[in-house]
Amino acid sequence: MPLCKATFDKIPKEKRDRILNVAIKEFADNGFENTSIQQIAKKAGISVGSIYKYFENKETMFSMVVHEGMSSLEELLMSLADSSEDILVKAETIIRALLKYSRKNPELIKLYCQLTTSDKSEFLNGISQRIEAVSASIYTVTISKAQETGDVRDDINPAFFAFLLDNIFMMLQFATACDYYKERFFIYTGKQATESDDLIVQQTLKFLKAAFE
Amino acid sequence: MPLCKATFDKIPKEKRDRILNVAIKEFADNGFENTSIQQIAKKAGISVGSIYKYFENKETMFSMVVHEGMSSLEELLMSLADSSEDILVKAETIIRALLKYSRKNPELIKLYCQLTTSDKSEFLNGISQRIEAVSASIYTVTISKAQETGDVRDDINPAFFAFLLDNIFMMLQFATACDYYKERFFIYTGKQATESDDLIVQQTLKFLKAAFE
Amino acid sequence: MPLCKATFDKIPKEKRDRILNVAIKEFADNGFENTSIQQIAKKAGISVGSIYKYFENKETMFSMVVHEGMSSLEELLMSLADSSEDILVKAETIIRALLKYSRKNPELIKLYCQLTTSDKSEFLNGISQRIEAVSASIYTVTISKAQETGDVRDDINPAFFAFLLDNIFMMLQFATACDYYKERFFIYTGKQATESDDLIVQQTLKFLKAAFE
Amino acid sequence: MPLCKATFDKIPKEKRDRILNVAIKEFADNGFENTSIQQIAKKAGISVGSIYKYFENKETMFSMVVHEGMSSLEELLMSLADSSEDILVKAETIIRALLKYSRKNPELIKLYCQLTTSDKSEFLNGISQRIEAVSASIYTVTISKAQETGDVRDDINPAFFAFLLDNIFMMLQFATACDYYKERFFIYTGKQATESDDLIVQQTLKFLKAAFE
DNA sequence: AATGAATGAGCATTCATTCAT
DNA sequence: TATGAATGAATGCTCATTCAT
Repeated sequence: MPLCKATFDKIPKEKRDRILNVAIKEFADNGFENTSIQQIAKKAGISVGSIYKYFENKETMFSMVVHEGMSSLEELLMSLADSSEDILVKAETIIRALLKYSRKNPELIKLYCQLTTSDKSEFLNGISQRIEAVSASIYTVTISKAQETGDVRDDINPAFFAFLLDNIFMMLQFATACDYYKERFFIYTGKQATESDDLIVQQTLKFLKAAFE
Repeated sequence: MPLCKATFDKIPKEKRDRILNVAIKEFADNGFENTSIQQIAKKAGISVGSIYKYFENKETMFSMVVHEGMSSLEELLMSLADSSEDILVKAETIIRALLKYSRKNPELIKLYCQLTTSDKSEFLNGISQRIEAVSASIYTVTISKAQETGDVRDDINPAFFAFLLDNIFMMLQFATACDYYKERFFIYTGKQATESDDLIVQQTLKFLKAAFE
Repeated sequence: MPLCKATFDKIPKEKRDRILNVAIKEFADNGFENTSIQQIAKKAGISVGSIYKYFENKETMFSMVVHEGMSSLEELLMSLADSSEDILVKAETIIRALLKYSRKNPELIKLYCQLTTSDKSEFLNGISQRIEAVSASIYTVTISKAQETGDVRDDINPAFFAFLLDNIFMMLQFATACDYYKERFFIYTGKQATESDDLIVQQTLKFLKAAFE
Repeated sequence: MPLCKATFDKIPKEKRDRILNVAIKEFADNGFENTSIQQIAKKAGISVGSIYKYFENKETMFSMVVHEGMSSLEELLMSLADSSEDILVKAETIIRALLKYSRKNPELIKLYCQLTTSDKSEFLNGISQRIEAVSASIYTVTISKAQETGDVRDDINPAFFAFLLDNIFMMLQFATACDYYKERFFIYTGKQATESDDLIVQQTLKFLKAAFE
């Protein structure tokens, strides 16, 4: 069960990207229900019929779009996983990378956020399950290793700490890209913090450093 | 601009609660778009016409419902704010209370979660701002005070730490009530943790204790 | 599984009939697929939404319409069944009645004809099965009785002769109401016959008289 | 106005037949409206574009298909017309031939049946007129001749009797090939009759013999 | 000549909202 | 005040037809 029809893989990359980007933006901004196929078609400069030549239906188009968006996020995480530095250095690298990514691709983060309230069937065919599994594994393994080398204390549950860690990372991303979370961030910290990645990184690391060591 | 018409305040409390509870459940389970006024009317045993006698439109009804739900959460937070104990004891109290609340009122937590992707800005900048403001204030003040008494170290930004703290609290609640977050929690920690409040409390406190002291 | 919702039974008879008549005409003239709900709504002077308040969907609306039409035909047949006259007198009565009915309600006959090529599920929920069963029973019983009284010869299969008889009746009705069959009738007999019920009755009876006696 | 473009006459017979057979089957099984050009193209292993190179549009394609199907039926009738035997012997020959044909080519009979409810008048007044004219002429002439030789009684209208005769023939064919008429036949006579050509022939002849002589 | 991607009008159906009773 | 029938714009999706390659 592919997420798009063969036709979609054959069209010029430029057009393909245009369609996906329009769809990402629409779904991210309005959610699944408030996004209309006709709007996507119009904004992408193609016909409604074409969309149905490319995708089985609205739902699989959404899946495809989510898949694309999440793949990019997944890649980023994978690329960060390998570095074998100190856990806090690694944390800083990750935070900076995630924030940079959020600022650059707010639509993808919004889309991710939309996912959290979507009740599309079967956890979106496992797409979102996978990205969560990837981060879960990366963070848990990193913490476990750090426990072995003595960099992280022994009396904690690596999986649970990984979970808390990811929650913080996720929230920071939402806080820079999604309206509700942005507003909320602002209420807590005022304008300055919300715009200064340095402040965010510095304070978050302080929080984590203590928690881990 | 009131969230319900005068008529709604006049009807018997029993009926009022019935309507609000049905609406909360529907909006929480299906989201704003997938909830229909006719369904709410039918399940609440009243007519569609009545709903429009009570509320201006679907959007303000949603606002009202969110307002009601959030008020209950707000009250809980306020009640926890006063206790003047040690900050970590307080944290434990709060976590236990929030988890208990989530388990008991998953609908309200789901509703809260729905809010985060809703773009009904009229009240986004109203109701939800207030609840965030309340927790922001409580946590920030608590941390500031603890800094004064020396219970929390001096080199941190109270507002930002309050933000991180609340993120963790919010996520724990989502993780016990909302499908996506539940699944995600499970991926990280497996079945055992998701069902044991004690484990959650204990590990989370370890995380916080180190971070604060 | 009723063919219309309760709402439809509550509206004024005048309106009810108007809607059904428009629907009968549309379905009869254009067939199921070429009839659009929006057209029916417009021609009946009601809104599309109302149609869906009255009927579950297009298919059940069609069933209802067929049911209504066939009931009227069924009643006619039942009313003709009782008379205990000579079989040929009875045949004449029936032919005259059916022709009169066809001339007066060509839409219903057209609708019946549409049925014969419709592949709507389960033989249209048995609706059409019933009308066929009614005529089958009436004709077969009549022939059997006539065999007992010696009015019809003994060496024939009553059910099969009833079948041939009904075929002829049905064709005569189609030939007066449905375009294709009208044209065909004309090709065979020219203008005169197609318009003269007397000629049709007289010649058909000659045909039957010989066949039966 | 030819029913297909010149191109269609130039392609290899094998391909031509494949296309026509697929189209006949699709139109016969699903009716005009429920048959899609894309389906025909796919099942025939050609492109949609080709179909439009061969036929002006869906309607003329249908016409062509009907024409092909009816021609085959027409040929059969013509071949039966010449034999100069006794009228009842001829009738038996015809019935047996028509039944055999129906059992062998149910698609063509279904298609013929579809024609009766189609309102594509352009060709209704063309193709189908011709086949009806052919049988009308054959049957009428046969009866007239039989009247001259004294084989059929004098006091009947040959054209009208030919019409009744053809109705019976047509119905027998429909009763062996088309769902609605099959079901109806079964209701009248039960399983045995519907499957036994001998019984059908024998009883029908009894019916006709008396009517004619 | 053959292809099949592209088009867009058209259809069944839903649902927030109104209003006569 | 309460009702629920009526409305009609909007949506997802289909499919005959066209046309660039």
